[in-house]
Amino acid sequence: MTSQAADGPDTVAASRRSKITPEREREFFDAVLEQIRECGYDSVTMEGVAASTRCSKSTLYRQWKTKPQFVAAALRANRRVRFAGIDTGSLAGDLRRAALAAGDWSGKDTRLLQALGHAVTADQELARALREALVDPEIAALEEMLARGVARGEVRAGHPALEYIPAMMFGVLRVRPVLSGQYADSDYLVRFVEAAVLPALGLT
Amino acid sequence: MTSQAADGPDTVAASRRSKITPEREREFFDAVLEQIRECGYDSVTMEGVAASTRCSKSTLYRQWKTKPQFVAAALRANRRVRFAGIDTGSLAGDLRRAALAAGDWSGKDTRLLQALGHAVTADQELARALREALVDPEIAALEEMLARGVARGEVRAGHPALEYIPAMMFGVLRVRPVLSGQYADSDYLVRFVEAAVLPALGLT
DNA sequence: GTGTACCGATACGCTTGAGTACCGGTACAC
DNA sequence: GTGTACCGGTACTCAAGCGTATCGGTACAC
Repeated sequence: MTSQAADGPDTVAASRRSKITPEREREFFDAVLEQIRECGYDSVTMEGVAASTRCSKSTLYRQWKTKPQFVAAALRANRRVRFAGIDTGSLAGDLRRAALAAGDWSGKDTRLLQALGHAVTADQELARALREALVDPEIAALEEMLARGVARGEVRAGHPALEYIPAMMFGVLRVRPVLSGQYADSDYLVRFVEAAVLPALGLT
Repeated sequence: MTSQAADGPDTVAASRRSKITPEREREFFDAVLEQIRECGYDSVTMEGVAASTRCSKSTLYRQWKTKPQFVAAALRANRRVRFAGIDTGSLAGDLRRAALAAGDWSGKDTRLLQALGHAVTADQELARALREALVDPEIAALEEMLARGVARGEVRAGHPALEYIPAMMFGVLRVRPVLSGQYADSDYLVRFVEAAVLPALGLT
């Protein structure tokens, strides 16, 4: 692959030519996100990221002006929909599949959200990046599932439980570690869907 | 009130006599918790707490060896069961009342949990204090409600949704700000109980 | 080959905050 | 009254981390 491939916005500024390949950039992003998960946002240091990727602090500061901007870029680059493309034909099936998929990412995503939890209230850009990367796409995907279920007539439009489903799914995901000390795995989430989410929607 | 009233454990060490009254101590604790809610654990400074309570850093360090120990003491002193003593005679009634009560504390408690979210993984004592203050008592109270409901025959023992109720309640509480930008108030929580929790339990 | 300019390394300035030391003032004990 | 010792204030040491500056090495362009 050529060296000038795929410079999107949010990555290296297109105007100045950098020798940082997209792969190298991803190493930086992966490193900083991993350190955030492990030590928390405040405890992550640019020096630590530089050391763990065997680059120099200068290199990082050449690409991103400040630490929050760097982290925000890493978050945005990490954006991806964990349960995109799920469409089993039934709402119950979709929700089960979503639970399954969510379980795979649960630990990493939850730790990241937890670690950024408060940093986000101080920096607007960070907050936006976090929502774009880890929250909004999932919510949108979930709501699409629900909308399809309504369209198919599985749940009547305006069912009171509908508006709470995303909060339930996300909520259980996030508080499991607080309550029981372990992250929500796929098995736990699928059982949750069957024991609570589907009954709440009247889908047995 | 006499000046030597009520020195529990977890407050000023009983062995050395301090002129800090319990009321004064509570001022310190309230101040540090409030600053944590506003700025996050890492950004809270002993100097800031001292300034806001018009005492000196020395005074704080005389009573508590380090910042985490100080915060842990504040948390433990703040322990109280938000929905203790609820017993309406029916599980549905209890859950509605719990939702009502939880809504009153939602903002403060959620911000505190959020702000301490990651500090807790670094300091065991802090983690224990947080659980003792904000998590365990609530869970216990909820489980007691559920147990009473089972004993009364409103829900059959072993109902699959039972084990998820605490996670649902706490989860929705905590993620509301992330999803919608506002804290879960009593109204939101009561409607959640009626739209999702009770149906999940088969209580209409 | 020659030059440009980017990379990595190191060293530095600067700020912030934890925790300590010291010093007068004063409240309470007796 | 006298003394003890605790409070509040200030000044300090020390460590850490952000962000900057500088400098050789080197890859790539031409």
